[in-house]
Amino acid sequence: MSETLRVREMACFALHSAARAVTGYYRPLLDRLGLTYPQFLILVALWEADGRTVTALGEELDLDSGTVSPLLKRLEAAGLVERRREAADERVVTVHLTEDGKALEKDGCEIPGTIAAASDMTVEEILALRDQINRFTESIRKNTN
Amino acid sequence: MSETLRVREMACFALHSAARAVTGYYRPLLDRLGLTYPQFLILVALWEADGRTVTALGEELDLDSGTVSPLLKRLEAAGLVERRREAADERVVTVHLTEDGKALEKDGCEIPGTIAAASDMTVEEILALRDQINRFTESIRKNTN
DNA sequence: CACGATTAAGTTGTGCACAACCTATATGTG
DNA sequence: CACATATAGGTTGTGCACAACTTAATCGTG
Repeated sequence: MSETLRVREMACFALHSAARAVTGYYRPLLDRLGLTYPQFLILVALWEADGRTVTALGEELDLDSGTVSPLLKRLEAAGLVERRREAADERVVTVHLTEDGKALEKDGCEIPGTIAAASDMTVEEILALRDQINRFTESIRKNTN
Repeated sequence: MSETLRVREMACFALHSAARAVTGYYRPLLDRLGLTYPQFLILVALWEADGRTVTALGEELDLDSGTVSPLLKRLEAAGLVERRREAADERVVTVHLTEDGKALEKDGCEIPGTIAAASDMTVEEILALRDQINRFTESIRKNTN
């Protein structure tokens, strides 16, 4: 570290900037599917396991209900998911893919794999970087008040 | 890669999640200074070189005028910076720290250094991770339409 | 069974990111 | 010099992130 703080030398800025670069890379690809990046993540979670509760989706994506609820509202308005309040526990809402929502999987699941090529890194390097970032994140969350 | 796409296996999600974890870590520290994380980044850039133009700040932080302008407006309202339209070229606005803005450097510049400790990593490991992320970002930006 | 505590989801308000657009000033070419 | 073009900064509108709060349903303990 230097005595003067420089934006470009800050690890936190590198992360911040990288995350925005990735959503920028995804944007034109997802535009074709009519999706934003967070909406895409919700669909990925549902393609893996349909019928999750709102809370479960929030846990999977590290998001609270204040973010997930409006996201789901927009996905429902787009006809990609359906929300059902459960009879067994009326507090719970489960989220289900519509046929249109299911149909997007074929094109959608191709997109993340293109990141490796676009980053001029091998798949192995990307996965190693991912694991390192995940270890970092876990520690940071543990040490956040 | 697996046949089923999983949120937790996606490198892009790892980045997305890490960036939010970092701003979450910063939040309580910056709250004491009355700053948000993007506002803090603007101040860091100005502590390094005061009197930058709006465009120069945007380039430093990879942000366009639609993001920087309102950010500066809030910082000005908080009394931390001042905007001056230049006589030499009236299109240009330079941004200058007020005394209050300068006074925040002492406390502010301590914060980023605490990330290493909070991440249970050495400074060297953090810097290596930062460099790897920056290489990744550069490639991604180069290969974004 | 009653009632306070907890839980699930949603709402409201603020700030950031970004596309699209606008205005004013400056520049360059004929 | 005139006029098309480029540039700097700002505005508007949409969506996400998140804190704080609300509402409704459920749970747990006496």
